[in-house]
Amino acid sequence: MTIPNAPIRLAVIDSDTGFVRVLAKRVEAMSWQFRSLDAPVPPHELVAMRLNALVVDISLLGPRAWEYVEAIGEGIPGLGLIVCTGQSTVAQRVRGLRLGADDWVTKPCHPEEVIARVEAVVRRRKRAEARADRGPLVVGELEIRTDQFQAFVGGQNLDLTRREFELLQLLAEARGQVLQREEIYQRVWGYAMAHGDRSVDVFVRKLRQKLEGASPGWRYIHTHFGIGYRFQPESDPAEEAPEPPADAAETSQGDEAEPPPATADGRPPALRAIG
Amino acid sequence: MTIPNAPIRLAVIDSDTGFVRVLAKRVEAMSWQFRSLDAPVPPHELVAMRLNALVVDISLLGPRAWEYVEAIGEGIPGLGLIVCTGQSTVAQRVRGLRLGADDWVTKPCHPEEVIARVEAVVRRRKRAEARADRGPLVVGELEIRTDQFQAFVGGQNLDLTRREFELLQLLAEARGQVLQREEIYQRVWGYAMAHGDRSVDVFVRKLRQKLEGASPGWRYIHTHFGIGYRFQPESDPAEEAPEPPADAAETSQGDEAEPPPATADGRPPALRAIG
DNA sequence: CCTCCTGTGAAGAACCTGTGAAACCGCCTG
DNA sequence: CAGGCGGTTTCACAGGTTCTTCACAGGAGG
Repeated sequence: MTIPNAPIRLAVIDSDTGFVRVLAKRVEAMSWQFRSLDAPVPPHELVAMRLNALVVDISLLGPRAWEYVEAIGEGIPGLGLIVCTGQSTVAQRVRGLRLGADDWVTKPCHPEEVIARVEAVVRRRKRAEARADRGPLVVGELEIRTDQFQAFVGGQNLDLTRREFELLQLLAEARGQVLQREEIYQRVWGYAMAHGDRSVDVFVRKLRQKLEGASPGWRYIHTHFGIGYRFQPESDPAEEAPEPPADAAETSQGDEAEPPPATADGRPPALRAIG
Repeated sequence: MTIPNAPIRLAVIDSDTGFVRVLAKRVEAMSWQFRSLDAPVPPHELVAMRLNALVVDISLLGPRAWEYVEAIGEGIPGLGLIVCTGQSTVAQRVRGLRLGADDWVTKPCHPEEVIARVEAVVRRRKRAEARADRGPLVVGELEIRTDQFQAFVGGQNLDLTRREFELLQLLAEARGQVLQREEIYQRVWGYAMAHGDRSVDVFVRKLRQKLEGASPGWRYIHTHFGIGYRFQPESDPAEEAPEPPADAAETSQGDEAEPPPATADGRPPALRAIG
């Protein structure tokens, strides 16, 4: 039950270069997207940056600070605003928070805490838009749609069951890497595979059947004797050499992909399994 | 999924009676609903209170404080959690925020600031839920009016109860996407679904019943075995082919919305994460 | 040629969803 | 305070689907 976290897009408006630098370093280590801005960037430009959060030292904003905070709060509801500034009175903090700031941190402060607060601010929002927006995965003639828990070929539904879909998704996301049975089982079923369990094989067969039925002339799942399986779409020249694979659409990985064998367990990107 | 301008429901867990009293007074003056609790109220009871936010002094929670914070963060995503406690280290604050706290205030603190922070937390959360609210949604023969908390067919009220309406709205807004039971439950009921809970199914049946009654010949909610449900109006040719769906009103998505194939979908940027 | 591993098909077990109805609950009324 | 009400939850069962397990056949490796 882990939530793969997409990178947060964060910007900072602060003249304290030391602070900004440290923050930037930590933040980039977490592979967030980071940007340091000079003074009051007008709201409409902030919108264009598609930020998740903005950390700002309002002492730089001069007299129009409140106006700015309010503009952001009302105009960019998707942006979390964390004010990080020196000494302030309770009244100022209350005002800032009422006007739209999501948090207010007093300097000096530890960058790690600022980051944690940014995360907290962004968290709930994220959860709300956590919809399965990830673009569909297109490989060969196949289109895997996570938002539908289904795969299609030329618009035709493959009617995969839940397990079948999860297996296909796992294999496809491994992008040509060989996956061991144990690992496959562990990640799709969620627990360790019992010795001698043939479930994975059985499901591979079912998948192959449905894939063959909808996309004849292509082979997607390859067996690696004694190891496990590898997913890689290959159009079979013998069958029919139809579509000049001119697609190469977004996620297409056409024929050859990686240097074949690959060490069994260079683990691919994390995956989920619904339990 | 919450009533627009409903008063905030706040609870406090703190042994500092003076602080609690002052807070209570201020809060009630704003006509929020307030409640003071004794020590670690188990999460499931908090759920029953339908709170918007909880202020807690974790020094009262003893050694299981972190566990408690985490349980609330994961189990009751609709509840804003503000930790308000005495001296603490950066590490503690970071940990608390990472585990799910939405804010962390250090005592001594001014009640007014605590209130402002509660507001900020609740605001952020409501905003996340309240997206694309307004604007009636017209799909198939159905018209969903968020401003009325009701759905209509040809002007005839479906008489949906609150839960029924929320469920329908959630499904309809997902626009053809398959939603998992757990996610549906989480977003309509506001907290994690217990294993084996059939509430979602029961409400789907009620909805189907009312929809069928008012708009026979159409099917709106589709079941995805082992996953959940998908909303997509489909007129059943066999039944009756009545009104030429001349509607096409603002948000209409007619029959097929974005059947399988389709080139991805022009969705906003957004990052993803799964439930 | 022998052994271990994978592909198949089928049957029964396990799991899901649709339903109808009863148990609950908070609230209003008599 | 009992009783009625509308709405929400919980139950239990029927009917389908999907998953697991098995036994056997065909290959791959050595």
